[in-house]
Amino acid sequence: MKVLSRKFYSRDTVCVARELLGKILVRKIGRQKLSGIITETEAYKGNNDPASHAAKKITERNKVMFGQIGKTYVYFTYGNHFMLNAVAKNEKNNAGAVLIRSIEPQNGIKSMIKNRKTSVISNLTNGPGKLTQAMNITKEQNNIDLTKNSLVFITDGIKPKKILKKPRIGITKGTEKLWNFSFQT
DNA sequence: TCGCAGATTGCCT
DNA sequence: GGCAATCTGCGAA
Repeated sequence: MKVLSRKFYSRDTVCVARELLGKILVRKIGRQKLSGIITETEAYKGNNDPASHAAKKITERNKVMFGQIGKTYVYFTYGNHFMLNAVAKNEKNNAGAVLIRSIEPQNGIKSMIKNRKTSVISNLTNGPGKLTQAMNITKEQNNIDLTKNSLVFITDGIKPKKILKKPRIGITKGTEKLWNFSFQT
């Protein structure tokens, strides 16, 4: 399986969000590998996107979104949840990232069940806070390179058939943009 | 089945 | 001091 190159992420954020559907998210923990097919994503830009963390100025938390393309952006919210993003943008944007909202578990399901403390497969990784918990992704995995075979990376996967466009979830601004992408496996 | 509120931390104003 | 790119459980119907 081929690891996606930096070139893949060096395009328009919305375009990358759509193309990440069907790709495989891999998390290495020691000798173990956890993986899943990406089934839902959301695009967050910098300029002109009020819903994005990077809408205003650069800060200690969001600086990764302004940084190198193809890195992870992991942040903490609501007091108990981590969110996993991939930094993606073209030369026109100063910042941008794709939120991974949902995956379908492939390898290491036993470990995911252990991490999530539930045995319902369909409830393991069907939400941004859930999948980080299932894959044991925390702040420690912030700003690491997704284009190398390291702790977290994304490889080529399957081709989604029908892609659904929806408004983004959980935000109060910028809801008119249909930048949520998903598909059924 | 649906809707709502509590959890709980860190960031920004 | 207020609120956030969420999840879960509980109570009502």
